[in-house]
Amino acid sequence: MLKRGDVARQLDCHIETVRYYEGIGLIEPPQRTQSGHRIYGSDDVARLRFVLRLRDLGFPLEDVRALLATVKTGDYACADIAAIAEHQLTEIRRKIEDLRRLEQTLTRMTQQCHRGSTPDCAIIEALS
Amino acid sequence: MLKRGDVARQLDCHIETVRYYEGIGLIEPPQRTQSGHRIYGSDDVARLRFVLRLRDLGFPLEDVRALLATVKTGDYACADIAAIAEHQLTEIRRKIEDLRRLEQTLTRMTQQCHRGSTPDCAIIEALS
DNA sequence: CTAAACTCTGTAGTCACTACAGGTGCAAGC
DNA sequence: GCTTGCACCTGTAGTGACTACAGAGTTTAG
Repeated sequence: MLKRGDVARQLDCHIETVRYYEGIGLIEPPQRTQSGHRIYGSDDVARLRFVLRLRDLGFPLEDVRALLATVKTGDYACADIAAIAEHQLTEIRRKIEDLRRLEQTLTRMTQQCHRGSTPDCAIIEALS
Repeated sequence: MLKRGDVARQLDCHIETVRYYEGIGLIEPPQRTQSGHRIYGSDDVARLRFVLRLRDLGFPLEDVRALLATVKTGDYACADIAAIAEHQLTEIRRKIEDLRRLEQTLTRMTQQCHRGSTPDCAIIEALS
């Protein structure tokens, strides 16, 4: 049986994140010792790992919550899950595109800079 | 002379953003009419445009604040500005890399999904 | 003149945490 | 048994960059 710090170490997440996810109902309140310390079983750890993986894939926690609810009922179609994942994929691709455009703009700007020691700067020019 | 809404329309930003930037000291408090309505001159608009451009390039507002302060003194080297811009460029490239990895992972996962109508889902498998 | 559109202020909410204060519990070394 | 120091408890406030709202006053078009 693990305490909060143990779980956080095992799953490599911040200890406060565990409490936070309990607070917003993403994971179930675990059992407690008589003195009130939380103790986590392997089911608790598995569910938290599931949440953290989705988080690391960039899913908003609301989507994670919805996915958890869907999976819990057992009454879902594989195609529904795929649709959610593909929506997330679209989002990620959009963000990559946005960032690539920024990269190009900034690259162009810094290339025009002669890096002198005077305040005569092509970057500032471009922004003004 | 423009009012807050005019400025927001002209620069295509949210009207509340203008007040917010004044509140956190990114732009100077503009003049006011007798009744207290803000009126913006072309200098005010130019400065706000400068801020918005940097924001749109992904710079944190604290960096924008620092850049504004530096430029204002006039006592800066072009090379310093280039260094800040290149740091931002590094950040953007790092984010692109992160997102690309996510994209690959998610793509792999969705490709393994046969999109059936049963709850037997490769995506959920992969996450559990 | 009136009604709609605009502006003013301050404050609360967003997301996903993170940090802190002030207290209790626990485990190990002496 | 005692003490030291860490881990844990709670609730709350802060982060960044806004956004939304309430309730008041102002300006402008018809």
